[in-house]
Formats: sequence, structure tokens, C-alpha cells
Amino acid sequence: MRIATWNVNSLKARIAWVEEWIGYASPDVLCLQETKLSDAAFPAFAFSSLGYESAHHGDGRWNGVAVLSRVGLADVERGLGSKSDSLGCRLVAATCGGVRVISAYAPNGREVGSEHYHAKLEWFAELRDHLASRYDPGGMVALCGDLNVAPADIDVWDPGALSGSTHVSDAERLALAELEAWGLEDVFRQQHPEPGLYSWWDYRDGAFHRHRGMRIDLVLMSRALAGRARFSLVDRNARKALGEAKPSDHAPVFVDVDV
DNA sequence: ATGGTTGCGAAGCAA
Repeated sequence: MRIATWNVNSLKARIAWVEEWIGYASPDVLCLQETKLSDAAFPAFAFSSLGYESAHHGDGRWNGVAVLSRVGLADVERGLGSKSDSLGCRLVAATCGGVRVISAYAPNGREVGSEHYHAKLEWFAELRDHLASRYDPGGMVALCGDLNVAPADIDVWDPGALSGSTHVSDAERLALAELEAWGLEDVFRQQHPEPGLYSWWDYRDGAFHRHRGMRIDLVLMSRALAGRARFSLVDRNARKALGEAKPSDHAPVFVDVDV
């Protein structure tokens, strides 16, 4: 089973690229983030015509997450379910082919120390509670998405240049590590120990072509699932323009598992 | 080098 995640930075703007990517990458499950759509505007029919069931959680202008699956899609849950869940439309979960798949879009955090930064850390704490209250780390769980944290210095193009900014701070990395401590493994990093592998590049200043990126889009798998992983990839090709279709600032990431 | 680019929506904000 191929499980993929992609922050598309507006599904309306990216629908042609997403359909193209589904055509050649052939994911069994595809998690999307930043659809920027309401549920009513989500193009479920376009995906069903390609053989995918889908679940979307969005309220229009910001955020918005989805799970697409061609191996079944059941027991959909939208949102964190926590009492605040104040940064809504950042989580949707569904059971696909025996795997509990969660599409997640972490808050950006903006500036270290800002209210948005503290809200980001709180969101991670709520996400850990969400997992712990619902799932068994001994089961088959895949948390996929734009987590807006680069797990380690190896995951950024220049730790010095990014020092003091969000995505690399100790507190954010600790929040991510605590999430993983519940029982999730960073399968891509396990398979690819080398530096220089990123999933996001700023639109500005030619960052993509200068290899100035960060690895912030992750597929985190429970041990039972991670042990079945056979292959993983960041598809840098999908960060490029496709004819008239502009790219997202993120590339898709996928993991193949034997299930 | 405090710039640069994109999306949404129609100015300025978020990323």
C-alpha cells in the first residue's frame, strides 16, 4: 500500500497537478493539506472518477485537510475532538485498508514566542492526547501531513541561517518528539539517513533551485506499520511547474508498506 | 540583500 501526503497550497489552484500526480504516482491513500476549500466546494466527484473515496474537513479560506483512498475509507473523524480545537480544520482521520490514516496540518507558528507559536505547541499537545485517547500504538496508525517542524538540523538547508526561527526551535522539536514517543516512527528518515532531502521550499528567492528547503512533511507510522515499510520518496518533480500549472511550495512524500 | 512569491480575493494577510 502506497500512503502519500501533500500540502497542495489550495486544491482549487492545484487540482490539475494533483490529478496528474495521482495518475503517475498511483497512491492507494493520499492525505492533502491546505485545500483552502469548504466541504461543499471539495471536488469529491473528480476523485471518485479516479477511483478514490474521500473525506474532507475544511471551512473555506484557510487550512483544510483531506484523505483520499482507493482501498476503502471508513470511520471518518474530523478535527481533534479536544475541548478547544481552536485552530480548526487541521485534522481528518479515516480507516483505509486496515490502516488508521490521519491527515494533519500543524499551525505555522509564525514567530518564536508569539501567541501563534504557543498555540502551535498547544496544538501538538492536543494531538498527542487525541492519539492516546483513541488509538493503540501497537496497532496500524499512520500520521501524515505538514507538521511544520523540521525534526533535526539535518532536515534544513542551513541551521545557522534558520536559528531562532520557527520550525527548528527546541520546543517545537520536543513537541514533535513527544508525539513520536507515543509510538510513531519517521519512516522516511529511517530509510534515508543522508542530508539534503527536503519537502518544502519557499516560493521566494529561487529557494527550490538553490536547494534551500526543509523537511517538514512527514509520514509517521506506528511500529507495526513502520516495520512493513519497503520504500519511501519525496517527489521533487512535483515541486516544479506542470505546463501552465504552478506548483505548491511543498512536494508530496510517500511510503510503501506491505499490508 | 528586511528582499523575494503565491493564494485568496479584491486590501492585506498568511504562509
